[in-house]
Amino acid sequence: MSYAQVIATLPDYIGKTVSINGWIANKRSSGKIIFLQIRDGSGFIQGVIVRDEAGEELFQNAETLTQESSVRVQGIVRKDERSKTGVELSVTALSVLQITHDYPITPKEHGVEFLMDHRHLWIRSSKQRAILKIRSEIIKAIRSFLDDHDFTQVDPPILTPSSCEGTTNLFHTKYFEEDAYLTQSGQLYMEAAAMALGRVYSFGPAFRAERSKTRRHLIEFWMIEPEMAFASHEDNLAVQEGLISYVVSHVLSNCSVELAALGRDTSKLEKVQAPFPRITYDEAISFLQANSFEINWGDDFGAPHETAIAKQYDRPVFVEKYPVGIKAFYMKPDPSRPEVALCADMLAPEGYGEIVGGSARIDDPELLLNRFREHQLSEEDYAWYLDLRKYGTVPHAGFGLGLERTVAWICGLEHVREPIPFPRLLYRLYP
RNA sequence: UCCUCGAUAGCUCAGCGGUAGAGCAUCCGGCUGUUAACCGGAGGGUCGUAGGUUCGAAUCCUACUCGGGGAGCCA
Repeated sequence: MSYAQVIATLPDYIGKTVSINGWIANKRSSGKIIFLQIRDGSGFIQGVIVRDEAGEELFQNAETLTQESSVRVQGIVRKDERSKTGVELSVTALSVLQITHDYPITPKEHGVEFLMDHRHLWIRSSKQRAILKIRSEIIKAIRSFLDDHDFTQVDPPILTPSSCEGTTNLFHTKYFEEDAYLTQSGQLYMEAAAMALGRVYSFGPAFRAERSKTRRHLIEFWMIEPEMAFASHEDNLAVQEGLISYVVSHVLSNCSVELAALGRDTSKLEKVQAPFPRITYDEAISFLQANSFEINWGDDFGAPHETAIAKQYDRPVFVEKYPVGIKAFYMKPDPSRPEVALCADMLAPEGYGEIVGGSARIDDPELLLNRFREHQLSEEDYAWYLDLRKYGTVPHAGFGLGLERTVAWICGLEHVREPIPFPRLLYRLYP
């Protein structure tokens, strides 16, 4: 021994003396024995101090420890069947960095408002740690899947001159003398990038200045937006189901400790394998009408509609070919049926709603120009976008994957405020 | 923006017209295997704010503030 170990690796050190750095998550003691729950970010271990074995000085020292006190601990790793990780630490030396007083988050229940006010401390708790760990693994899986499928990462701008889709409210700011807005989507820029690099993806934040107050909405969230030149609607769906099933299997094989900490039913995740079922918008409308929803062809789906559809399946489902009237201006109409678009939303199971939205993009210059005029978009502001159809236009398609909704679904969380470290919510900018 | 629910000890809540309560946390004491440890004791409150009704309001009424859930928007 001599250098500090990480708690997660301690099962490899049975019988050895190790030293660890960490915080006291909890302490239980009787007159002759003290149990310390020690965490270091990599995991948890129980430190045991028996008065007769450890000596009076160490015992008294350990007795002063409080929740979230910071410590360096030396001890012998022992196998113990009563431990969840199979090992315990018989503490032989203790060095206190700080005794913490009045840590606000106690090992009891707390309300949402209190926890959100203390988000900077809440992320230390085992469930929040597990969520952030899984978020990181999901990001890693997304990158490795896309990188292995010939995609190149391209970063679109965050400060933009105007709206990309024109439907949602944007955060306004000044760019010296000009007006500027925080991006709500990098998609149009990714279309330009796809014409330069073939297959591209962006990974960055998106901002929506909507007064949304639901468990599925964040003001600031992270999105992955792949875009592919020479790709069809079918190609687009194949990449999406390949990506999502890869991500889920990566989490299942790399995050078993975290999924267990969250109490996630992994049998539901194991069913998430491509191909995913596909239904058309028309079929979805018929299904909803047959189940006594009051909805007509041409209406968009609300959250209850999406949930009813998704509940029919044990894996994500694609709903494709929506009426062009309820979708974005750039979506390509189905040549055999121009009233519907070559688009699809992927609805996650268990009522988590839309996690992916994508489409084939209009590649015909005349048609795109017509759409600009119908939607009263500025041809001047978007001259660069129209240029993409002037200089070597090709069929292309892409999609946007909402990171927090995906993490919420895989972790089985109630709310998207938990899969992001410091959520920006309506009326909440602190901490 | 609209609908709906809520605000009482540091935290989670009970009390719903008649002297402000419990559990946890904190402090003191006890306990050799605890797992949200347990047992005994102590301190801790202008009942969100402002008005009103009443002999009397945490409790009933009105407005406001702050927060939860949902709708719309979407990832």
